[in-house]
Amino acid sequence: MTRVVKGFLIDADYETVEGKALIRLYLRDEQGNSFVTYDDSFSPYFYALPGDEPEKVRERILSSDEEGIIQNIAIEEKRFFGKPVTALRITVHHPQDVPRIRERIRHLEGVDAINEHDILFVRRYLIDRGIKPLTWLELEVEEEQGRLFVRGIEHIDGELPELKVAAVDIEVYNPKGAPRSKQDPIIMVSMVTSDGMEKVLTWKPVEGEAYVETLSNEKEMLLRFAQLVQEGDYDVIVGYNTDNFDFPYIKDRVKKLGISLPLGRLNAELEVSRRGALPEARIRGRAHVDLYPIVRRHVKLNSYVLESVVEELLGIKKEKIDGDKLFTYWDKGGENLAMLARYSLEDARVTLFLAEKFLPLYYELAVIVGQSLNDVARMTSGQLVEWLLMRFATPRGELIPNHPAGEEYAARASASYVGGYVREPKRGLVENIAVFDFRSLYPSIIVSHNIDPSTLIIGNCEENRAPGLDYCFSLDKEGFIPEILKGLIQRRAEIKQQMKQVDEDKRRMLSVAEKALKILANSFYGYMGYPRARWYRRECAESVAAFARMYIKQVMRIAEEDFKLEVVYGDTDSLFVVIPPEKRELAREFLRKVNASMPGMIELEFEGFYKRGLFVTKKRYALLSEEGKMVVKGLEFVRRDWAPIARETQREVLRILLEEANPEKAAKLVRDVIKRIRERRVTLEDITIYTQLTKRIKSYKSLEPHVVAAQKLKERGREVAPGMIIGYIITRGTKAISHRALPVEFAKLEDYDPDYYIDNQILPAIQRIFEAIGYTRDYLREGITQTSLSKWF
DNA sequence: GATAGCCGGGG
DNA sequence: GTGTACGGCTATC
Repeated sequence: MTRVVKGFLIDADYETVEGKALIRLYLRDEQGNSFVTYDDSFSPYFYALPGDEPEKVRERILSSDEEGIIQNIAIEEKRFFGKPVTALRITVHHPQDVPRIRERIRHLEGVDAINEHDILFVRRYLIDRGIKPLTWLELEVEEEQGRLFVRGIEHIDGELPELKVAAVDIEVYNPKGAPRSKQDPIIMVSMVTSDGMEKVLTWKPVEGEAYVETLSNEKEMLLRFAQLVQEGDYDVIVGYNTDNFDFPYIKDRVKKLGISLPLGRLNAELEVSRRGALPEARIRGRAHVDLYPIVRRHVKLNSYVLESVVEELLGIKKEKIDGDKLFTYWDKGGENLAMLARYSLEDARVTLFLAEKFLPLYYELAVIVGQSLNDVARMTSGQLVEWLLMRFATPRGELIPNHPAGEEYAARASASYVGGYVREPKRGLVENIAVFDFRSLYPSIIVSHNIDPSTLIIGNCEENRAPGLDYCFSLDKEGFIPEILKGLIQRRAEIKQQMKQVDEDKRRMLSVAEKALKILANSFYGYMGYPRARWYRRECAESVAAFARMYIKQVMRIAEEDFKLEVVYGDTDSLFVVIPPEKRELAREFLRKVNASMPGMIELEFEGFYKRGLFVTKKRYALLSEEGKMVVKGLEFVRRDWAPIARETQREVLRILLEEANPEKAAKLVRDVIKRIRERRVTLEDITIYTQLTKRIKSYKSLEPHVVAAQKLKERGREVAPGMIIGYIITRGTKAISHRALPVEFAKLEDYDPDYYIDNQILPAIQRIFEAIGYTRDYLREGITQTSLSKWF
């Protein structure tokens, strides 16, 4: 007896039953209850390419299978990079059978290659069944032994339900600096959830904090945590650096305590596995999303510590408890412990805010790419493109190419080609700048010129040829990649149209979908040039860049020759021209003329007018918008191992130049700073450089300044451990700079070396800027020599 | 200027 | 688990 149920797909995995893989789909129904269905109808398979004797090779493979691993071998007509091939589809009983037999088959006589032998079983299932996570499914199910077995499955339309999200953060006892999971217990677990729960679990009494629940010990605290996760039945668990820290640490403690911690649906244990150099935590049936790599992927910041991230992205100022001192809050107890609890709760709170900001984008990506939220949250843009391509390949009969291995990869990685065209900027200050850029230039080129591995013709060609290269792209048949990319671009355009006609709420949702499509579309060019890509083709990426150079140069020529506009800069898909306020209508005319000459979907757009710009070198410039906002590219000293005084001086110099166009005033500012440094009229904080000690002092090969400073801390009896941020100044002396680093704790104002701060901090930070406006380093320095001091002060 | 090696977040 | 990151920066030649 079958019946039909509706479910919203959250996650999928498989279990092994009697040697066979059984797919489990974790769903949520319309009432918000989670349930699981099982699918035993899908078997693992991969392909062997048999050259011209498929029948013979098929028999050879079957007779080599003494253990009876192979279920059957079917002969299929497929396409490989658009060309017809005969392939043997080898079906086995269990996913792990594939690695057991593939090497033997690969090396059998008559087998040219094996393909699709490394595609994870659940991902393959989602692709082959044409179903997508975070969408509604209609499932025909049959109940057997209390389990719902899937007999039919179909995608249906429906709104995204409110997913239940829990943000998690732990605090750890760390008397030796870096916590050691074998000795140091977890002292707090904080949870803040989308359904309004705010809780800090701990095992010491905390006064006056109602959200704190005190358990009898670490073990009881962890078990209570699992209980809360099960009761709330969260779809998504988020954290900050939880893949790398919180969950591996919890796992270690769970092992040490000899308990089991059922965090997943179906009471699955927390699992931690390795993913390259990094660990990855899996909570089955839910999505575990670590926001740290996601923030890194989407926002360029100088630091990704949670405090600076939430300040930058959410405008929330939040105190940081010094990691080294954390354990003392626990030891002291009382108000200190209450403070720690508040801090821990706040961490979980802001993590949930970050999730609210980023999860909608990843919900969209999961649906478009068609893989689970858990997996998509860990994919780079290249992987997103690849899984999207794989989903399209299968129903089109396209064989999925292999990842490169060994020499093939090395050859790809070392191959380079010419990228975007960057016009040498007109150095110095420039007034009245209009900026134009091409809308999605690279994706447009791929579609307009049908750039695809299957359409590529090398040498002896004329039609649709990449400028300056021996590569053409056949226009007879649309390529696989342009076809998919065109679909993305068209859907994005449709969504942008829809956005004009809907209310604010709907518009916000659509704008996230639009952004997801943009991210994917813009990743195709990089994908084709990415050495690990299955559909890698250097010639394609190279050709896209060549077409782009042609178009941007063409536009610059139109600006200069037809409109007599001065082009002061341009990079890849943008150009900066001088248009005085009284001639602004030229911008529109220029756009019209340019776009009339552009083929296909390639289109130049107006980006904005700027009052003033300062151009230093290629990719290093600053603009002042009409609203008075400073836009700085490539000049910012974003690293924390610059003294604050150097960063502040640079910023102030840029401000004076852009807002007041007064180089002399800026130069005077620099000389003032230099003078203050010489006369020691600065604070220690102004000149302190901070660098993190990331490992034990002994494991450093080269003695960097912060390592030397850490050594000195240790010599004077201070506790030094990996993870500490070392603050130091550079003192006078003749030894190498590194050896003159002194921990700021021991430093007095008379210790620092003015010449170091002037020559290695202040001047490098501003030198290039001044050179661009014709000032030499010496000119700036002159003011500080004895003879010329009187000249300036 | 190339290239090998290190590093991030978390406590 | 049909698996093994990555991109940016620094030191050093």
